[in-house]
Amino acid sequence: MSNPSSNPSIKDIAARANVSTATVSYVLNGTRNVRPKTRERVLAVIEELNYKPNDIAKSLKRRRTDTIGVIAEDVTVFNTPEIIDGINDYGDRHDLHILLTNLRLDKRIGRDFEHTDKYRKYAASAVSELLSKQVDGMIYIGVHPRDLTGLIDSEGKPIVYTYAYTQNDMAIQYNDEQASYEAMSYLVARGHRRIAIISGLMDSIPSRLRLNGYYKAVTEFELPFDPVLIKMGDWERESGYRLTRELLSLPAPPTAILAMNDVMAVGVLQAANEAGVNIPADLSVIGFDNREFSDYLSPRITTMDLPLHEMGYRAMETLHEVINGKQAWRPEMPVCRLIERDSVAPPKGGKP
Amino acid sequence: MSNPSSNPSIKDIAARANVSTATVSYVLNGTRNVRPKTRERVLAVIEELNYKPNDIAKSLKRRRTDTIGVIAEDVTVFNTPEIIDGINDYGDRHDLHILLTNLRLDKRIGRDFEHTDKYRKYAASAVSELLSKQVDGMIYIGVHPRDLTGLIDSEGKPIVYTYAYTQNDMAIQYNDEQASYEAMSYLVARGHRRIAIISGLMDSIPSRLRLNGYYKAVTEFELPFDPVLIKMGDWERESGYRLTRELLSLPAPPTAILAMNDVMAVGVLQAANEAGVNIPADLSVIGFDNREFSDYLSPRITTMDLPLHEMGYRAMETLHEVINGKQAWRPEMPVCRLIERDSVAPPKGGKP
DNA sequence: CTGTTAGCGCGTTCAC
DNA sequence: GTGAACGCGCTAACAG
Repeated sequence: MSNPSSNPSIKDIAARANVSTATVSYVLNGTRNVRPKTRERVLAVIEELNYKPNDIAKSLKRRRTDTIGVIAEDVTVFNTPEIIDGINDYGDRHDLHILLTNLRLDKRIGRDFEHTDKYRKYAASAVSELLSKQVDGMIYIGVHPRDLTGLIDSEGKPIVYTYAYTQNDMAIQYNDEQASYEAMSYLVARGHRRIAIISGLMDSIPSRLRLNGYYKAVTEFELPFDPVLIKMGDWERESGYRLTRELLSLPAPPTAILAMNDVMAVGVLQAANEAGVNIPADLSVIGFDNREFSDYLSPRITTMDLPLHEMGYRAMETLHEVINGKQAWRPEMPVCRLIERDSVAPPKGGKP
Repeated sequence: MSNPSSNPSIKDIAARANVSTATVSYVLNGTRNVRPKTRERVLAVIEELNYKPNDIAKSLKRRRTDTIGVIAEDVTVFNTPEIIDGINDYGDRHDLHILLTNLRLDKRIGRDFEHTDKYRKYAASAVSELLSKQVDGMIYIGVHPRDLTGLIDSEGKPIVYTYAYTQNDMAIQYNDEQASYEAMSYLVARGHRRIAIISGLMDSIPSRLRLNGYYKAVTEFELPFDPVLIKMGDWERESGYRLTRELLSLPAPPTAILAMNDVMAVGVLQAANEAGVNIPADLSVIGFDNREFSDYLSPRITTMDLPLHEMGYRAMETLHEVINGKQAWRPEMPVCRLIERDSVAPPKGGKP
């Protein structure tokens, strides 16, 4: 016995079962036929000693760790846990493990994405550590969809981005344009034609894509196009509040507002409330993100659910296939789906 | 050169710098003095070849991975990301890595904690995998504080629980009793004496401890003790709603309500709103958890913030010290702190 | 077909 | 400053 005090090794098993370590290995992995009797004996000893193979040694030899490095820009941001959950879902089914790196971006440098220098340093050291740990690949989870081209060098290891992208790497992104188009269709189907939109910051990709979906709906459904119905917010509640006040004071206010996130939708509710405008009777509201609290407000907000779990799952799946040499990169994007709640009703005087 | 196509190994560095691999290792780790000139040469080659040590090989020899296995019962539950963030915070400062396991309990078996059989299987396989990966220790993050004694066998590896505990292992728990006592003190200081409490499920530890804090405050501040002011909820909004209606219809309704979580506080607001009771003018409310949405409601809810980040940090710190042989187990519990917002005011006719 | 021997993967560290 | 054994499991080559 090599060392009775520490965990038993394959040698201990071999000795106790009167076989070579090779035989034990073959039994363990089914890599070759072993006579049933021998196999039984080996398995009995493994059981008896509660032997667990050392994955570190195994990985060293196999040059593969079955471990994926996940770089999260910030795990405390709402999108990240669900994405990680999706990654775990796939990982569980395929015996893949997760080495988690949390850049803690929100706490360390906030949302000022221009701090490229500092950011690059954090990211580089995260990648470097994961590479040292010999991960088989990496998944990068952003806090906000944006172009990260040139910021990260994965040094040849496969990497998949989600909730962020680069011009050269694989990325799993949901379909923003479809989402806002679908929200618009939903409102139009209920008789709305004068629909306002409160966007996020305009340097953000989702803002632009969702605006595209809005325009597309305006065109296809031949809605009256009025620039005053398009408001630029900043994702924060206060902007939803302020812009809704502006919209409500218009000579011809909208009958519905599409807010690009649930946080701004809170501001919409507040402004409407203060103005004595009833939601949904006088004004319909749709949010985005399906944040937990959107179900706790009065009225409960109808909102677009982001396919976060699916994004994580697909990112992991894509990475896994690339690692295994199947270049199964598919272009279809996960889609958002509308969660119908109580903040939308037909407009007054509209069709039923 | 052993293999020009794959990553350079210590051998490649040694060969190119005309030294032995031992010397390279000494340079890398500062384990021994190396003549400056030699050291320079080695460092230059390392730079030139962009050499990164293989942590897998290193771990195999050192019998230590500097990796901690984190077992989260469910990463999508609100407490978990912040706890993980705290773990990362400490880990970053001490070069510790995180191998994340997500039991996905909520999605797989829900909140029925009695499914012990299934649960035990998931937990055991998680531990087993982490052990195979040779983690130096483990942190267990529960979804709800409860006694897990006997459910998990860490097979001798150090393990620290947080947001859960066992009778034999180290656990980092926040101080529930102090928290509700402090919330009560805050209300009393503002003149409230008739204070109701809406608890969570009574088979839950936090419910009982917080009730203790309530009783302690009632006794110490000599508040009128009236059992009808003590309501048993179930953590869900509907129970907050229903029980508040009951409280408001009392002959002598309370002037303040302490809800054991923010979700039930939403129900309190709703019931008060329907009854035409103004918060905080007619009724004060304090919640628990400092959920993000508590700041989005009208009025913004005053609530107890849970020291989640600190719990993660302390769990990691404790584990690290145990691994290093410093049995630095401290009994002090992280404390909650009150977030003052707009849902508390002096009672009508109370002192200013 | 079954079993064994021995070298390897890569970095660490003791003895010289 | 170096040689070589070592940590542990895998697997090619070989023997029966």
